[in-house]
Amino acid sequence: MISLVTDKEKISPRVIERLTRYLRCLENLSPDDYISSEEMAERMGLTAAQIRKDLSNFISDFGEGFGVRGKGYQVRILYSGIEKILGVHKTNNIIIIGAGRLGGALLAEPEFTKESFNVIGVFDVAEYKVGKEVNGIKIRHTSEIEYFLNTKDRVDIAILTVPKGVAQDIATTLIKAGVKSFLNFAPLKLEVPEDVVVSNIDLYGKLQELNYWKEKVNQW
Amino acid sequence: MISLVTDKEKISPRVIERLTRYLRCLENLSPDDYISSEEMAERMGLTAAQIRKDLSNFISDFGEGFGVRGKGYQVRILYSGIEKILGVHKTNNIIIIGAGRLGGALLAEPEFTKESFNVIGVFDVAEYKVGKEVNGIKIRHTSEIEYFLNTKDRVDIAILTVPKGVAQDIATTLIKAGVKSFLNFAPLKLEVPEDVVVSNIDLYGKLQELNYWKEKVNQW
DNA sequence: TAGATTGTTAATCGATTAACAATC
DNA sequence: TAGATTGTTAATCGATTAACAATC
Repeated sequence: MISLVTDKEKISPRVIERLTRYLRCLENLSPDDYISSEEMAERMGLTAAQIRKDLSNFISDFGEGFGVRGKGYQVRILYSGIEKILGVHKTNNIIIIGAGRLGGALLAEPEFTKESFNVIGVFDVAEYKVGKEVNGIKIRHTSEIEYFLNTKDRVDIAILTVPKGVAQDIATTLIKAGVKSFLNFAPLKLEVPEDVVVSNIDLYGKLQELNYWKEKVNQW
Repeated sequence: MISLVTDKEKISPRVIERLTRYLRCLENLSPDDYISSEEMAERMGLTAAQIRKDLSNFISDFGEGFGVRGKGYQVRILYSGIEKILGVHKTNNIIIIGAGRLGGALLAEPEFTKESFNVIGVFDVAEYKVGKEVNGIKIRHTSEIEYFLNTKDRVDIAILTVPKGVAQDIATTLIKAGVKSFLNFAPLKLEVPEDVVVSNIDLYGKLQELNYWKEKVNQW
């Protein structure tokens, strides 16, 4: 199979973030249609040059660029190409630690039920939750995590929606059991070995940022 | 009162995002202690130069920079200074639209109960939820939003945790009623007038990004 | 073929880092 | 005073934009 990256150049996080936004832009369009970088730029509030530059970092399964000169990008090809780059064309197994808080909400999100991400386990410390089901998945006690990881399918991503105070301990346990990537909602920097990836979402922080911008709009 | 911004220079979103992280770093430290940019950088995985540069964009209430040459930054002064820059030293009123999904979870988050953000209303379309309480706040029907906005306190931020399909309509209604800023969890670009600020959180997108990085780690 | 739009190179812009004089 | 660390300027690095030759 042809590699999706043209060369050994590192792709910047900015580019990857925009790829996910390109998917959002494309998902409502007819797969057979062509869309120009100009049209996409218009819809997304970006420049056409940036979109073309971003996409030029990769090559399609068919060997060359995603676009067709004079026509634009075919929605189907671009969409599935980006899915492949992101690795979301295949199923990725997820566990959620912390069923009470955000965890439960995430499980209920239709987006999270999409084919590419498959929640295979939910854990919590609260005894009264253990045994109950959320969206068809039984909540297990946190102490079972290690056993679970050793006996079940590969876990690709662990989502941490636990209180700040226990996040580091739980992460450490999971890493010992072989988990290599985390989506962390606890507002602290997890200390992890360098072969482990952590992506942080600080909801309260986002709210604080927005609070700054709302005061500044139209001030300049 | 002395302005917190030294001049008319625009502050970049990157800087503001880091300010919220500086708060996380500081909140566990003794207010009377001093911390150097070097120490902060170490804890956060940044460079000391960047922290000093970021902070040099602003001046404290006492007229000059936040730091003391030879000593560092006093935790108390820096923390409350950043709070003031972000406008989170005062109470900001929030409404949440969409009680079922993320909305309920956010309400339950202890972080969101902090003094600076005060949830004054929760709305949903589902009749069976209307009238119930989440965290002491009565859920109202979406159709009451306009009336609510006209009769209640000023609403500083609206959090949208509604399905993609209705997000734009609801946002438009809210804007007509005077809401000027949104934290939007629906995965689409809201069309808003230029005096309205929108901050987007795409949780599924974040998961997709992480999925890319987990495959790439240690590859270079 | 003529028109349109990509892929790519070069120019610009902005953000990070390094270095150091100012000063506590 | 000597040591430490800020605040700031200049140098570097990286990301965005502009421009255009390639080509469908």
